[in-house]
Amino acid sequence: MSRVTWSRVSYAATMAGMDDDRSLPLRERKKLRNRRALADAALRLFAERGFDATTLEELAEEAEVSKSTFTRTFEAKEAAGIEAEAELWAAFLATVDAGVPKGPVLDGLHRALADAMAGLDGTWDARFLATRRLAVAEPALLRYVEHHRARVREQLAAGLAARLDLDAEDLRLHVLAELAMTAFSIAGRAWVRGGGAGGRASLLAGLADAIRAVPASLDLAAE
Amino acid sequence: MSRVTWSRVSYAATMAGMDDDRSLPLRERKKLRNRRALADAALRLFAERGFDATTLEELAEEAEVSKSTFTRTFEAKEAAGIEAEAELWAAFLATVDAGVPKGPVLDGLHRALADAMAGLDGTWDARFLATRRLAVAEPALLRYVEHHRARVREQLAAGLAARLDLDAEDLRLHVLAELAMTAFSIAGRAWVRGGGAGGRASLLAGLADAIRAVPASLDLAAE
DNA sequence: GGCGAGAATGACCCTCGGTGTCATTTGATG
DNA sequence: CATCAAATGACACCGAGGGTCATTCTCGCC
Repeated sequence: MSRVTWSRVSYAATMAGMDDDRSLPLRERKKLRNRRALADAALRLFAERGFDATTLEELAEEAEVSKSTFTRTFEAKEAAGIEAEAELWAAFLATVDAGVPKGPVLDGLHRALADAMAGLDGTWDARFLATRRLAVAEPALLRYVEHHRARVREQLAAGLAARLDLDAEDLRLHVLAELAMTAFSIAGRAWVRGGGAGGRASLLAGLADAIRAVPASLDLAAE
Repeated sequence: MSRVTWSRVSYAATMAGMDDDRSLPLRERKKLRNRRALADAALRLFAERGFDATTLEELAEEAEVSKSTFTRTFEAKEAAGIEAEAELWAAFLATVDAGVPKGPVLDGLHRALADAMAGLDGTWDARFLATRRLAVAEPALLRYVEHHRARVREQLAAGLAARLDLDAEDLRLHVLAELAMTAFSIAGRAWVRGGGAGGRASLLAGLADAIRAVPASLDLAAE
Protein backbone atom coordinates (compact mmCIF):
# COMPACT_ATOMS: atom_id res chain seq x y z
CA MET A 1 0.00 0.00 0.00
CA SER A 2 2.80 2.36 0.84
CA ARG A 3 4.91 0.95 -1.94
CA VAL A 4 6.76 3.67 -3.81
CA THR A 5 6.43 3.76 -7.57
CA TRP A 6 9.89 4.89 -8.52
CA SER A 7 9.06 5.27 -12.15
CA ARG A 8 6.98 8.31 -11.32
CA VAL A 9 9.69 9.73 -9.14
CA SER A 10 12.27 9.23 -11.83
CA TYR A 11 10.31 11.24 -14.34
CA ALA A 12 9.96 14.12 -11.88
CA ALA A 13 13.65 13.87 -11.24
CA THR A 14 14.43 14.19 -14.92
CA MET A 15 12.52 17.40 -14.89
CA ALA A 16 14.88 18.91 -12.40
CA GLY A 17 17.92 17.50 -14.16
CA MET A 18 18.93 15.59 -11.06
CA ASP A 19 19.69 12.46 -12.98
CA ASP A 20 22.51 11.64 -10.61
CA ASP A 21 20.78 12.55 -7.41
CA ARG A 22 22.34 10.19 -4.86
CA SER A 23 19.05 9.94 -2.98
CA LEU A 24 17.57 7.92 -5.82
CA PRO A 25 18.12 4.17 -5.97
CA LEU A 26 20.91 3.21 -8.33
CA ARG A 27 18.50 1.38 -10.61
CA GLU A 28 16.47 4.55 -11.05
CA ARG A 29 19.51 6.68 -11.67
CA LYS A 30 20.55 4.39 -14.48
CA LYS A 31 17.13 4.55 -16.03
CA LEU A 32 17.28 8.31 -15.87
CA ARG A 33 20.66 8.42 -17.46
CA ASN A 34 19.41 6.28 -20.32
CA ARG A 35 16.44 8.52 -20.76
CA ARG A 36 18.52 11.65 -20.78
CA ALA A 37 21.10 10.13 -23.11
CA LEU A 38 18.37 9.20 -25.57
CA ALA A 39 16.72 12.60 -25.42
CA ASP A 40 20.05 14.34 -25.95
CA ALA A 41 20.92 12.03 -28.80
CA ALA A 42 17.54 12.77 -30.36
CA LEU A 43 18.07 16.52 -30.12
CA ARG A 44 21.48 16.13 -31.71
CA LEU A 45 20.68 13.67 -34.48
CA PHE A 46 17.31 15.14 -35.45
CA ALA A 47 18.93 18.55 -35.86
CA GLU A 48 21.91 17.12 -37.69
CA ARG A 49 20.33 14.81 -40.21
CA GLY A 50 16.58 15.30 -39.84
CA PHE A 51 13.83 13.43 -38.06
CA ASP A 52 12.92 11.02 -40.82
CA ALA A 53 16.51 10.33 -41.74
CA THR A 54 17.29 9.19 -38.22
CA THR A 55 16.38 5.61 -37.38
CA LEU A 56 15.69 4.25 -33.93
CA GLU A 57 18.75 2.06 -34.22
CA GLU A 58 21.00 5.05 -34.82
CA LEU A 59 19.42 6.88 -31.93
CA ALA A 60 19.92 3.92 -29.64
CA GLU A 61 23.48 3.43 -30.78
CA GLU A 62 24.30 7.10 -30.17
CA ALA A 63 23.00 6.75 -26.63
CA GLU A 64 24.69 3.38 -26.22
CA VAL A 65 21.56 1.43 -25.42
CA SER A 66 19.53 -1.07 -27.40
CA LYS A 67 16.57 -0.28 -29.59
CA SER A 68 14.45 -2.17 -27.05
CA THR A 69 15.40 0.30 -24.36
CA PHE A 70 14.33 3.16 -26.54
CA THR A 71 10.87 1.80 -27.17
CA ARG A 72 10.45 1.01 -23.49
CA THR A 73 11.50 4.50 -22.47
CA PHE A 74 9.54 6.59 -24.95
CA GLU A 75 6.10 5.96 -26.31
CA ALA A 76 7.13 7.23 -29.72
CA LYS A 77 10.18 8.33 -31.66
CA GLU A 78 8.86 11.87 -31.46
CA ALA A 79 8.70 11.85 -27.68
CA ALA A 80 12.46 11.74 -27.35
CA GLY A 81 12.71 14.97 -29.30
CA ILE A 82 10.37 16.94 -27.08
CA GLU A 83 11.53 15.99 -23.61
CA ALA A 84 12.12 19.62 -22.63
CA GLU A 85 8.56 20.47 -23.59
CA ALA A 86 7.28 17.51 -21.60
CA GLU A 87 9.29 18.53 -18.57
CA LEU A 88 7.73 21.97 -18.54
CA TRP A 89 4.18 20.73 -18.62
CA ALA A 90 4.80 18.02 -16.06
CA ALA A 91 6.16 20.67 -13.70
CA PHE A 92 3.21 22.92 -14.48
CA LEU A 93 0.65 20.23 -13.70
CA ALA A 94 2.45 19.40 -10.48
CA THR A 95 2.41 23.05 -9.46
CA VAL A 96 -1.28 23.45 -10.17
CA ASP A 97 -1.96 20.26 -8.32
CA ALA A 98 -0.23 21.70 -5.28
CA GLY A 99 -2.79 24.49 -5.16
CA VAL A 100 -4.25 27.32 -7.20
CA PRO A 101 -3.67 30.77 -5.71
CA LYS A 102 -6.74 32.80 -4.83
CA GLY A 103 -8.04 35.36 -7.28
CA PRO A 104 -8.90 35.12 -10.97
CA VAL A 105 -8.07 31.61 -12.15
CA LEU A 106 -6.30 32.76 -15.29
CA ASP A 107 -3.91 34.77 -13.13
CA GLY A 108 -3.42 31.74 -10.93
CA LEU A 109 -2.50 29.61 -13.93
CA HIS A 110 -0.14 32.28 -15.15
CA ARG A 111 1.54 32.28 -11.77
CA ALA A 112 1.71 28.49 -11.65
CA LEU A 113 3.35 28.35 -15.05
CA ALA A 114 5.91 30.94 -14.02
CA ASP A 115 6.65 29.04 -10.82
CA ALA A 116 6.99 25.76 -12.67
CA MET A 117 9.43 27.29 -15.10
CA ALA A 118 11.50 28.68 -12.28
CA GLY A 119 12.03 25.19 -10.93
CA LEU A 120 13.50 23.71 -14.11
CA ASP A 121 17.19 23.00 -14.27
CA GLY A 122 19.68 25.33 -15.90
CA THR A 123 20.03 23.39 -19.11
CA TRP A 124 16.32 23.66 -19.85
CA ASP A 125 16.39 26.94 -21.74
CA ALA A 126 18.76 25.66 -24.38
CA ARG A 127 17.09 22.27 -24.65
CA PHE A 128 13.65 23.82 -24.96
CA LEU A 129 14.83 26.19 -27.65
CA ALA A 130 16.35 23.29 -29.57
CA THR A 131 13.14 21.34 -29.19
CA ARG A 132 11.04 24.16 -30.54
CA ARG A 133 13.34 24.73 -33.45
CA LEU A 134 13.03 21.10 -34.36
CA ALA A 135 9.27 21.31 -34.07
CA VAL A 136 9.20 24.16 -36.55
CA ALA A 137 11.26 22.20 -39.05
CA GLU A 138 9.72 18.77 -38.56
CA PRO A 139 5.94 18.40 -38.99
CA ALA A 140 5.98 15.07 -37.19
CA LEU A 141 7.38 16.69 -34.08
CA LEU A 142 4.98 19.60 -34.28
CA ARG A 143 2.10 17.19 -34.47
CA TYR A 144 3.40 15.33 -31.48
CA VAL A 145 3.69 18.50 -29.43
CA GLU A 146 0.09 19.32 -30.24
CA HIS A 147 -0.96 15.91 -29.10
CA HIS A 148 1.02 16.21 -25.90
CA ARG A 149 -0.40 19.60 -25.08
CA ALA A 150 -3.93 18.39 -25.67
CA ARG A 151 -3.40 15.72 -23.06
CA VAL A 152 -1.97 18.24 -20.63
CA ARG A 153 -4.99 20.44 -21.25
CA GLU A 154 -7.31 17.64 -20.27
CA GLN A 155 -5.40 16.90 -17.12
CA LEU A 156 -5.33 20.59 -16.31
CA ALA A 157 -9.08 20.93 -16.66
CA ALA A 158 -9.58 17.86 -14.51
CA GLY A 159 -7.14 19.11 -11.90
CA LEU A 160 -8.81 22.51 -11.77
CA ALA A 161 -12.20 20.91 -11.33
CA ALA A 162 -10.89 18.97 -8.35
CA ARG A 163 -9.09 21.96 -6.86
CA LEU A 164 -11.96 24.39 -7.25
CA ASP A 165 -14.59 21.81 -6.46
CA LEU A 166 -16.44 22.35 -9.72
CA ASP A 167 -17.97 19.96 -12.18
CA ALA A 168 -15.34 18.38 -14.42
CA GLU A 169 -17.36 19.38 -17.45
CA ASP A 170 -17.73 23.03 -16.48
CA LEU A 171 -17.19 24.87 -19.74
CA ARG A 172 -15.29 27.65 -18.04
CA LEU A 173 -12.56 25.30 -16.86
CA HIS A 174 -11.90 23.99 -20.33
CA VAL A 175 -11.83 27.47 -21.72
CA LEU A 176 -9.38 28.59 -19.04
CA ALA A 177 -7.10 25.61 -19.59
CA GLU A 178 -7.10 26.34 -23.29
CA LEU A 179 -6.40 30.02 -22.71
CA ALA A 180 -3.46 29.53 -20.39
CA MET A 181 -1.78 27.09 -22.72
CA THR A 182 -2.49 29.12 -25.82
CA ALA A 183 -0.96 32.15 -24.17
CA PHE A 184 2.21 30.21 -23.50
CA SER A 185 2.22 28.78 -26.97
CA ILE A 186 1.98 32.20 -28.55
CA ALA A 187 4.67 33.61 -26.30
CA GLY A 188 6.91 30.66 -27.06
CA ARG A 189 6.58 31.15 -30.77
CA ALA A 190 7.74 34.75 -30.53
CA TRP A 191 10.55 33.78 -28.16
CA VAL A 192 11.86 31.15 -30.53
CA ARG A 193 11.64 33.54 -33.45
CA GLY A 194 13.89 35.86 -31.46
CA GLY A 195 16.41 33.08 -30.98
CA GLY A 196 15.52 32.62 -27.34
CA ALA A 197 17.19 35.91 -26.47
CA GLY A 198 16.94 36.80 -22.82
CA GLY A 199 16.48 33.22 -21.70
CA ARG A 200 13.47 32.13 -19.76
CA ALA A 201 13.07 35.56 -18.15
CA SER A 202 12.24 36.97 -21.53
CA LEU A 203 9.94 34.05 -22.27
CA LEU A 204 8.09 34.81 -19.05
CA ALA A 205 7.70 38.44 -20.06
CA GLY A 206 6.18 37.33 -23.34
CA LEU A 207 3.82 35.06 -21.47
CA ALA A 208 2.62 37.98 -19.37
CA ASP A 209 1.93 39.93 -22.56
CA ALA A 210 -0.03 37.05 -24.03
CA ILE A 211 -2.09 36.65 -20.88
CA ARG A 212 -2.98 40.31 -21.09
CA ALA A 213 -4.06 39.82 -24.70
CA VAL A 214 -6.83 37.48 -23.65
CA PRO A 215 -9.40 39.99 -22.39
CA ALA A 216 -8.29 42.36 -25.13
CA SER A 217 -9.15 39.81 -27.80
CA LEU A 218 -12.76 39.70 -26.73
CA ASP A 219 -13.09 43.39 -27.50
CA LEU A 220 -11.73 43.02 -31.00
CA ALA A 221 -14.40 43.80 -33.57
CA ALA A 222 -14.54 43.63 -37.35
CA GLU A 223 -14.89 46.81 -39.34
CA MET B 1 -2.69 30.40 -65.59
CA SER B 2 -6.42 29.96 -65.61
CA ARG B 3 -6.03 26.23 -65.29
CA VAL B 4 -8.55 24.71 -62.90
CA THR B 5 -7.20 22.50 -60.16
CA TRP B 6 -9.94 19.94 -59.91
CA SER B 7 -8.48 18.28 -56.90
CA ARG B 8 -9.47 21.26 -54.81
CA VAL B 9 -12.91 21.34 -56.31
CA SER B 10 -13.40 17.66 -55.67
CA TYR B 11 -12.67 18.03 -52.00
CA ALA B 12 -15.18 20.86 -51.69
CA ALA B 13 -17.67 18.70 -53.52
CA THR B 14 -17.19 15.88 -51.06
CA MET B 15 -18.10 18.29 -48.35
CA ALA B 16 -21.49 18.85 -49.81
CA GLY B 17 -21.98 15.18 -50.51
CA MET B 18 -22.37 15.83 -54.20
CA ASP B 19 -20.11 13.02 -55.20
CA ASP B 20 -22.17 12.34 -58.26
CA ASP B 21 -22.72 15.91 -59.30
CA ARG B 22 -22.94 15.68 -63.07
CA SER B 23 -21.25 19.05 -63.49
CA LEU B 24 -17.98 17.53 -62.36
CA PRO B 25 -15.73 15.79 -64.89
CA LEU B 26 -16.14 12.05 -64.81
CA ARG B 27 -12.58 11.58 -63.67
CA GLU B 28 -13.27 13.71 -60.64
CA ARG B 29 -16.51 11.99 -59.82
CA LYS B 30 -14.71 8.68 -59.73
CA LYS B 31 -12.06 10.05 -57.44
CA LEU B 32 -14.77 11.34 -55.16
CA ARG B 33 -16.58 8.05 -55.14
CA ASN B 34 -13.38 6.30 -54.17
CA ARG B 35 -12.79 8.80 -51.42
CA ARG B 36 -16.28 8.45 -50.07
CA ALA B 37 -16.20 4.67 -50.31
CA LEU B 38 -12.97 4.57 -48.36
CA ALA B 39 -14.22 6.96 -45.69
CA ASP B 40 -17.42 4.97 -45.29
CA ALA B 41 -15.50 1.71 -45.14
CA ALA B 42 -13.26 3.22 -42.47
CA LEU B 43 -16.21 4.31 -40.36
CA ARG B 44 -17.69 0.85 -40.66
CA LEU B 45 -14.60 -1.27 -40.13
CA PHE B 46 -13.03 0.85 -37.41
CA ALA B 47 -16.26 0.67 -35.42
CA GLU B 48 -16.67 -3.02 -36.10
CA ARG B 49 -13.25 -4.42 -35.39
CA GLY B 50 -11.22 -1.48 -34.06
CA PHE B 51 -8.73 0.90 -35.62
CA ASP B 52 -5.59 -1.14 -35.00
CA ALA B 53 -7.22 -4.38 -36.00
CA THR B 54 -8.11 -2.97 -39.41
CA THR B 55 -5.37 -3.03 -42.02
CA LEU B 56 -5.12 -0.79 -45.04
CA GLU B 57 -5.60 -3.82 -47.24
CA GLU B 58 -8.90 -4.69 -45.60
CA LEU B 59 -10.01 -1.10 -45.88
CA ALA B 60 -9.11 -0.98 -49.53
CA GLU B 61 -10.78 -4.28 -50.22
CA GLU B 62 -13.98 -3.16 -48.51
CA ALA B 63 -14.05 -0.09 -50.72
CA GLU B 64 -13.04 -2.12 -53.77
CA VAL B 65 -9.92 -0.16 -54.56
CA SER B 66 -6.25 -0.96 -54.16
CA LYS B 67 -4.10 -0.14 -51.19
CA SER B 68 -2.23 2.26 -53.46
CA THR B 69 -5.38 4.26 -54.01
CA PHE B 70 -5.88 4.54 -50.31
CA THR B 71 -2.46 5.97 -49.63
CA ARG B 72 -2.84 8.38 -52.51
CA THR B 73 -6.23 9.56 -51.29
CA PHE B 74 -5.53 10.01 -47.59
CA GLU B 75 -2.40 11.26 -45.94
CA ALA B 76 -2.82 8.74 -43.13
CA LYS B 77 -4.93 5.79 -42.10
CA GLU B 78 -6.53 8.02 -39.47
CA ALA B 79 -7.65 10.61 -42.00
CA ALA B 80 -10.18 8.25 -43.53
CA GLY B 81 -11.88 7.93 -40.18
CA ILE B 82 -12.39 11.63 -39.62
CA GLU B 83 -13.67 12.80 -42.98
CA ALA B 84 -16.82 14.27 -41.44
CA GLU B 85 -14.73 16.33 -39.06
CA ALA B 86 -12.55 17.50 -41.92
CA GLU B 87 -15.57 18.48 -43.98
CA LEU B 88 -16.85 20.71 -41.21
CA TRP B 89 -13.63 22.62 -40.80
CA ALA B 90 -13.08 22.96 -44.52
CA ALA B 91 -16.53 24.51 -44.81
CA PHE B 92 -15.84 26.74 -41.83
CA LEU B 93 -12.60 28.07 -43.27
CA ALA B 94 -14.29 28.69 -46.59
CA THR B 95 -17.06 30.63 -44.88
CA VAL B 96 -14.65 32.78 -42.90
CA ASP B 97 -12.68 33.37 -46.03
CA ALA B 98 -15.80 34.71 -47.69
CA GLY B 99 -16.03 37.45 -45.11
CA VAL B 100 -16.29 38.05 -41.38
CA PRO B 101 -19.48 39.82 -40.29
CA LYS B 102 -19.11 43.14 -38.55
CA GLY B 103 -19.16 43.28 -34.78
CA PRO B 104 -17.20 41.34 -32.16
CA VAL B 105 -15.00 38.81 -33.93
CA LEU B 106 -15.89 35.94 -31.65
CA ASP B 107 -19.53 36.43 -32.56
CA GLY B 108 -18.56 36.52 -36.20
CA LEU B 109 -16.75 33.23 -35.88
CA HIS B 110 -19.70 31.73 -34.09
CA ARG B 111 -21.92 32.82 -36.94
CA ALA B 112 -19.54 31.50 -39.56
CA LEU B 113 -19.40 28.12 -37.90
CA ALA B 114 -23.18 27.95 -37.74
CA ASP B 115 -23.45 28.91 -41.40
CA ALA B 116 -20.86 26.36 -42.42
CA MET B 117 -22.69 23.64 -40.58
CA ALA B 118 -25.95 24.57 -42.25
CA GLY B 119 -24.39 23.92 -45.64
CA LEU B 120 -23.32 20.35 -44.95
CA ASP B 121 -25.22 17.51 -46.53
CA GLY B 122 -27.90 15.57 -44.70
CA THR B 123 -25.76 12.56 -43.94
CA TRP B 124 -23.25 14.65 -42.05
CA ASP B 125 -24.87 14.48 -38.62
CA ALA B 126 -24.70 10.72 -38.45
CA ARG B 127 -21.24 10.52 -39.95
CA PHE B 128 -19.90 13.15 -37.60
CA LEU B 129 -21.38 11.39 -34.61
CA ALA B 130 -19.80 8.12 -35.72
CA THR B 131 -16.49 9.86 -36.20
CA ARG B 132 -16.54 11.36 -32.74
CA ARG B 133 -17.51 8.09 -31.14
CA LEU B 134 -14.55 6.46 -32.83
CA ALA B 135 -12.29 9.25 -31.64
CA VAL B 136 -13.35 8.64 -28.05
CA ALA B 137 -12.58 4.95 -28.33
CA GLU B 138 -9.43 5.13 -30.41
CA PRO B 139 -6.53 7.25 -29.12
CA ALA B 140 -4.90 7.29 -32.54
CA LEU B 141 -7.94 8.95 -34.06
CA LEU B 142 -8.24 11.43 -31.21
CA ARG B 143 -4.65 12.42 -31.72
CA TYR B 144 -5.25 12.88 -35.39
CA VAL B 145 -8.24 15.10 -34.79
CA GLU B 146 -6.15 17.28 -32.51
CA HIS B 147 -3.54 17.57 -35.18
CA HIS B 148 -6.11 18.44 -37.79
CA ARG B 149 -7.72 21.10 -35.64
CA ALA B 150 -4.39 22.66 -34.87
CA ARG B 151 -3.79 23.11 -38.56
CA VAL B 152 -7.23 24.62 -39.02
CA ARG B 153 -6.51 26.98 -36.15
CA GLU B 154 -3.41 28.24 -37.89
CA GLN B 155 -5.23 28.77 -41.14
CA LEU B 156 -8.02 30.50 -39.29
CA ALA B 157 -5.65 32.91 -37.58
CA ALA B 158 -3.96 33.62 -40.88
CA GLY B 159 -7.29 34.11 -42.63
CA LEU B 160 -8.51 36.48 -39.94
CA ALA B 161 -5.34 38.49 -40.17
CA ALA B 162 -5.89 38.93 -43.89
CA ARG B 163 -9.60 39.70 -43.51
CA LEU B 164 -9.19 42.21 -40.70
CA ASP B 165 -5.98 43.62 -42.07
CA LEU B 166 -4.04 42.91 -38.90
CA ASP B 167 -0.60 41.54 -38.30
CA ALA B 168 -0.53 37.75 -38.71
CA GLU B 169 1.14 37.46 -35.32
CA ASP B 170 -1.40 39.58 -33.47
CA LEU B 171 -1.92 37.71 -30.24
CA ARG B 172 -5.61 38.47 -30.19
CA LEU B 173 -6.22 36.61 -33.43
CA HIS B 174 -4.63 33.44 -32.16
CA VAL B 175 -6.56 33.65 -28.95
CA LEU B 176 -9.80 34.15 -30.84
CA ALA B 177 -9.14 31.24 -33.18
CA GLU B 178 -8.41 29.07 -30.20
CA LEU B 179 -11.54 30.22 -28.42
CA ALA B 180 -13.92 29.59 -31.28
CA MET B 181 -12.62 26.10 -31.86
CA THR B 182 -12.48 25.22 -28.19
CA ALA B 183 -16.08 26.30 -27.80
CA PHE B 184 -17.10 23.95 -30.59
CA SER B 185 -14.98 21.17 -29.20
CA ILE B 186 -16.58 21.46 -25.79
CA ALA B 187 -20.07 21.62 -27.26
CA GLY B 188 -19.32 18.61 -29.44
CA ARG B 189 -18.20 16.55 -26.50
CA ALA B 190 -21.47 17.15 -24.67
CA TRP B 191 -23.46 16.48 -27.83
CA VAL B 192 -21.77 13.15 -28.40
CA ARG B 193 -22.25 12.18 -24.78
CA GLY B 194 -25.96 12.77 -25.32
CA GLY B 195 -25.94 10.45 -28.32
CA GLY B 196 -26.25 13.30 -30.78
CA ALA B 197 -29.85 13.86 -29.76
CA GLY B 198 -31.50 16.72 -31.56
CA GLY B 199 -29.16 16.55 -34.52
CA ARG B 200 -27.10 19.50 -35.58
CA ALA B 201 -29.64 21.99 -34.26
CA SER B 202 -28.93 20.78 -30.77
CA LEU B 203 -25.20 20.87 -31.45
CA LEU B 204 -25.56 24.49 -32.51
CA ALA B 205 -27.39 25.30 -29.30
CA GLY B 206 -24.56 23.80 -27.32
CA LEU B 207 -22.09 25.85 -29.30
CA ALA B 208 -23.95 29.03 -28.39
CA ASP B 209 -23.73 28.05 -24.73
CA ALA B 210 -20.02 27.43 -24.99
CA ILE B 211 -19.44 30.76 -26.71
CA ARG B 212 -21.24 32.47 -23.87
CA ALA B 213 -19.01 30.66 -21.38
CA VAL B 214 -15.94 32.42 -22.73
CA PRO B 215 -16.35 35.83 -21.09
CA ALA B 216 -17.78 34.09 -18.04
CA SER B 217 -14.63 32.06 -17.62
CA LEU B 218 -12.52 35.16 -17.20
CA ASP B 219 -14.53 36.12 -14.15
CA LEU B 220 -14.04 32.77 -12.48
CA ALA B 221 -11.95 33.12 -9.35
CA ALA B 222 -10.49 30.69 -6.84
CA GLU B 223 -11.79 30.66 -3.27
C1' DG C 1 -15.30 8.32 -84.22
C1' DG C 2 -10.47 7.87 -83.48
C1' DC C 3 -5.99 9.45 -81.46
C1' DG C 4 -2.47 11.01 -78.46
C1' DA C 5 -1.34 13.04 -73.90
C1' DG C 6 -1.76 12.91 -69.27
C1' DA C 7 -3.89 11.29 -65.07
C1' DA C 8 -5.31 7.69 -62.02
C1' DT C 9 -4.98 2.99 -60.72
C1' DG C 10 -3.12 -1.50 -59.28
C1' DA C 11 0.55 -4.87 -58.43
C1' DC C 12 4.89 -5.16 -56.23
C1' DC C 13 8.92 -3.82 -53.67
C1' DC C 14 11.19 -1.91 -49.70
C1' DT C 15 12.19 0.64 -45.24
C1' DC C 16 11.47 1.24 -40.63
C1' DG C 17 8.60 2.27 -36.36
C1' DG C 18 6.56 -0.24 -32.89
C1' DT C 19 5.25 -4.71 -30.28
C1' DG C 20 6.01 -9.12 -28.23
C1' DT C 21 9.02 -12.94 -26.58
C1' DC C 22 12.65 -14.82 -24.13
C1' DA C 23 17.14 -15.34 -22.18
C1' DT C 24 20.54 -12.70 -19.56
C1' DT C 25 22.20 -9.25 -16.53
C1' DT C 26 21.87 -6.29 -12.55
C1' DG C 27 20.15 -3.97 -8.56
C1' DA C 28 17.29 -4.74 -4.23
C1' DT C 29 16.43 -7.37 -0.02
C1' DG C 30 16.73 -10.28 4.11
C1' DC D 1 25.34 -14.97 0.06
C1' DA D 2 21.02 -16.33 -1.88
C1' DT D 3 16.81 -15.12 -3.72
C1' DC D 4 13.71 -12.26 -6.20
C1' DA D 5 12.22 -8.60 -9.18
C1' DA D 6 13.21 -5.49 -12.61
C1' DA D 7 15.68 -3.79 -16.54
C1' DT D 8 18.11 -4.83 -20.65
C1' DG D 9 19.39 -6.73 -25.20
C1' DA D 10 18.83 -9.84 -29.12
C1' DC D 11 15.53 -11.34 -32.24
C1' DA D 12 11.42 -12.12 -34.92
C1' DC D 13 7.27 -10.10 -36.63
C1' DC D 14 3.48 -6.98 -38.33
C1' DG D 15 1.89 -3.34 -40.94
C1' DA D 16 1.92 1.75 -42.37
C1' DG D 17 3.65 4.42 -45.72
C1' DG D 18 6.60 5.51 -49.77
C1' DG D 19 8.43 4.48 -54.37
C1' DT D 20 8.46 2.26 -59.15
C1' DC D 21 6.42 0.85 -63.27
C1' DA D 22 3.18 -1.10 -66.39
C1' DT D 23 -1.74 -0.71 -67.48
C1' DT D 24 -6.12 1.49 -67.97
C1' DC D 25 -9.12 5.25 -68.38
C1' DT D 26 -10.63 10.24 -69.26
C1' DC D 27 -10.13 14.42 -71.80
C1' DG D 28 -9.16 17.55 -75.50
C1' DC D 29 -8.38 17.67 -80.28
C1' DC D 30 -8.59 16.36 -84.97
